[in-house]
Amino acid sequence: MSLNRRPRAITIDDVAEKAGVSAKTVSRVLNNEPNVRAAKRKIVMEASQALGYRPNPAARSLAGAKSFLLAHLHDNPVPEYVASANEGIYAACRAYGYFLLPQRVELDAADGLARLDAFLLTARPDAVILTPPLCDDVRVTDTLTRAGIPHASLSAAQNTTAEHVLRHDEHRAARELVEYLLHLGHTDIAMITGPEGHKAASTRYDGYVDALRGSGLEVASPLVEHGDYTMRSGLEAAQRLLVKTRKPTAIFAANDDMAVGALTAALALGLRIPEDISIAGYDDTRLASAVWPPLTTIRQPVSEMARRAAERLIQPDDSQPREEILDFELVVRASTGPVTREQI
Amino acid sequence: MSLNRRPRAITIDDVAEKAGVSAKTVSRVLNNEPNVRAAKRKIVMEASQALGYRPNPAARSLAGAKSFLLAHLHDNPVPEYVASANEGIYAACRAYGYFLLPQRVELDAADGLARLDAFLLTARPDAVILTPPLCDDVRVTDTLTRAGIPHASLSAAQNTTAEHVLRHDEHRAARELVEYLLHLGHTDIAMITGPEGHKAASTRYDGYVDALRGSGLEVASPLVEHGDYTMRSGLEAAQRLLVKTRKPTAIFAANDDMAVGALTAALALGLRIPEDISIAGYDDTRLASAVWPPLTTIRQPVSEMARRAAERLIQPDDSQPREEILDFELVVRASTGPVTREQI
DNA sequence: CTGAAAGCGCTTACAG
DNA sequence: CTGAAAGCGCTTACAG
Repeated sequence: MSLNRRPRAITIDDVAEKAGVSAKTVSRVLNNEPNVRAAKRKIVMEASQALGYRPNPAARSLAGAKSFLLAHLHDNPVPEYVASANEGIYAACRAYGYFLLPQRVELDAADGLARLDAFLLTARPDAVILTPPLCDDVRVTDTLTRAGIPHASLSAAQNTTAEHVLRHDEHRAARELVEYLLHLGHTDIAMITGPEGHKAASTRYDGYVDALRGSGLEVASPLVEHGDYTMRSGLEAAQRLLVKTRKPTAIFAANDDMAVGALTAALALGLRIPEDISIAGYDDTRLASAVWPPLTTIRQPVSEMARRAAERLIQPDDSQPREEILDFELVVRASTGPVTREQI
Repeated sequence: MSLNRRPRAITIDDVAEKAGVSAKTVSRVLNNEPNVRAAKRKIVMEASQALGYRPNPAARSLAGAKSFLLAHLHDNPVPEYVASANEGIYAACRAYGYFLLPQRVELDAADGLARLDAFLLTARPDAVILTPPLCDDVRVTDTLTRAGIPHASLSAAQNTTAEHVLRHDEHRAARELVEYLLHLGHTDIAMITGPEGHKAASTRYDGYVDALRGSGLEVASPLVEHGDYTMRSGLEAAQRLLVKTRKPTAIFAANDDMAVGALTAALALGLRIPEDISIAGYDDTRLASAVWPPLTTIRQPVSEMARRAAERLIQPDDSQPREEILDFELVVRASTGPVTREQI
């Protein structure tokens, strides 16, 4: 506990003195409060800039009972998803002078909930953004509600206590992807589902079912295998699918990682993709375009959803509806169609 | 700017009253300061626990001139690398009551340096951890040195001002990897190098050169192509290599992403891996084991290096040498050898 | 529209 | 070994 001290920084009193006003007036100007004459506002701004003044966050927080901290609680196994969300939250935080505290919450650990409590009590974030799978967990949302901490969710958890829900239409996205496969002429389309308890995973399955039914097809249970979002589970599920008497001609995996696992399983069996079997994923992670052939998948605007969630939490606007649904994109690549040079 | 207020929390005075001592004594106990009678220490600890007391970080920071914030400045295009480093830093921060503030610094942006300054002035971290490529950039280290902020580096930047350097031996790792390829019988081993100005990238190249020379081989310039760590650059570099009259039988890429690009290029040309060409990468990211065939690569202990760096910054120990070198691991997979079921 | 005073919850510097 | 006072740099609540 012996980190260096830094020299004394410019304070609000320095600015007040230079501007010839009280500290309170400086505070008003910097916090965009009303009731300051335009002329004074200008003088204060100039004095502040000339001095290179930066308010001390600790002092602001202590006096004002706000921490200016926005926490992002996450436990997604795909680092890229977490990074995308962080990027969006950063953008909003920077604009409003907040800081982002990303925090992994491992609920599977014995002391997972205790650690969450400890984090909330020590860091004292003003608000929290929850990404899947944490937004699906009642223990997390209950904890936040009890602590009186406003929170936003980036997925459509049922009956969530989140004041804000920023999501895309996963049901329609999954349906459109499977409809695309049907359109290509596939009739035996298998699905590798995501982990139980994940709302997003089950919604993607519902989209698959509805797409088949829309084409007058029924869901064949031998064509549905369960995974847990990991590559290995996708690989093993595909191995089970590919030895069945009724082999699928296409596989839709509930995320890209499992789709890559399926791809690997197919290649290892000497199958050609997409000639022998088509494979599609969900999320458009880096993996999706890294593998050969690259994956057809769904792109969701994670960063943008996160940015809007952060903005809503920082600056609540009661006129906005609680839920906002953003556009997704069906990204067609070589794993479900003819391979051309351009698709590399 | 209207986030909810939370009810008043337990303060140091509450604990002092319950324990029948002064606030100063409570402070001493909680900060592990000397000169407190064991009996009093015990009473204070019990009162603190009974009340569920958590010191207010804003008050601690304001009074003590420490922010209890550790910043991780990063700009690595591989989210997984950043996540691994964060994980290690988290572990140390939790143990010492610090908070981690990961911050992306994009120096290519016009206002990149200005944003870095703004971040340091507003967040006021007590110390900073730098990961590649930021630790190689003198503008960053100069900024930190001028601001008097202690910092640690996770790579062997030359003449760095970092008080702590936690790294692995990249030169030896690259050399061992190439020696392994030589051992398999390869003589025409190509390399796809990393971006200029990255110390780590040039060190990996040096290891490649020394391995060849150690076997009495010279570096053939047609076998060296430049990349920038992206998959696309690896793909394009491999395309150039694979149309040459003297084709390599093995390719060593300076990171996994470029190796995956090379893999894709080879597969698109109809080559078999490893029968027609062997490919190896560096870093052992998720990509390395996700692709087919999985990549031979080098694993470096990113999370462990980050954890130690954080511990050193939080609790400096002058008896430690400035530089600490951790072990790496050569991970052999199917991309450089016979494909067996187990290697999936 | 503006300001003087009090206070947020700690640690520092000092006294004993 | 222990404590009373002052102060960190802001915002709140109040007065005018």
